[in-house]
Amino acid sequence: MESHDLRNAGLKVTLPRVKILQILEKQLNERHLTAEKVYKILLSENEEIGLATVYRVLTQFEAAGLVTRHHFEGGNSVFELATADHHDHIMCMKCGKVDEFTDHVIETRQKEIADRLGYELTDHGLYLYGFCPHCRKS
Amino acid sequence: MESHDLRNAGLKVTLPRVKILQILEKQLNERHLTAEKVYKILLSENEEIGLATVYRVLTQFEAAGLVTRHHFEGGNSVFELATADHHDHIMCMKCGKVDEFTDHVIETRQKEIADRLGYELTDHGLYLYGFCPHCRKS
DNA sequence: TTGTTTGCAAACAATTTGCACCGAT
DNA sequence: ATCGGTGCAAATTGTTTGCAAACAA
Repeated sequence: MESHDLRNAGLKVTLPRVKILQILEKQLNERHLTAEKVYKILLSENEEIGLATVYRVLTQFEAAGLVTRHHFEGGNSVFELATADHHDHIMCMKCGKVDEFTDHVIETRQKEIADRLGYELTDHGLYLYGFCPHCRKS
Repeated sequence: MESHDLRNAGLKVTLPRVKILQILEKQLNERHLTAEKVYKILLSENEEIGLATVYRVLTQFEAAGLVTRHHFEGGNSVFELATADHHDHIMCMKCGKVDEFTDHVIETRQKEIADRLGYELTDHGLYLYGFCPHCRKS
């Protein structure tokens, strides 16, 4: 039951929030969705939820730590269900596919660079762009 | 003379283009400017150049490889004069200061990750966010 | 009931574009 | 003279907000 997660996050349990959370959980692969896409899925399920609400709910989810927002190059914001582990992203320039990965060497290195430059690191984003296995061939 | 660079890039030599290129070259430190900022500098130099033109020219410069466009988290696009070497960025969340760095370990590692996932890497962006030496104290 | 949340339409900010005029070659 | 370049204002796009109605607790 996602009502639990919502209440846990200090959010009142409402239909839009439950529905949107379900949609995010339903995406086994393709975990990265734009607000627009979430909205379209809602429409396709005959839900009467406005796009503005989708944005509001996703923003609240982000504040609550339930989802993470990303700004991929050139595009709009995409949202993904938050996970315990930190990970970075690699995206296909042709089909938009997104894969995730974690690399401890890079993580450590980032910290060292920040230290060397005297920065107190709070966040970081690493995005690789290219052509995925499938799109390379064609 | 930047007229040379322009002609070289296949761009006709016009006042707005020369002026904007000069402004970019003038920024010794603070090499990263938004279109808006370039526009304001132009105004402060009493140039009659529209904001739309600034965007158009910067986009052309990008296409010509003269400048690089970045999308920092949350903010607008920033442009910097292209350099021979590749580098990444670390930005202060408080004052907006941007520092550049290069790290070969990370570069190599990125390539390896892409290979492992079967991607043909075309581009990448690494952005670190934190508090700069100056802003940490206050 | 009572403070939240939603839907809709209007507001916004950043960026792009249409078009008549201007300017470089 | 020609054709691309520019200014301005209007259009687009992605996202946010104001407000009255609907809703969860």
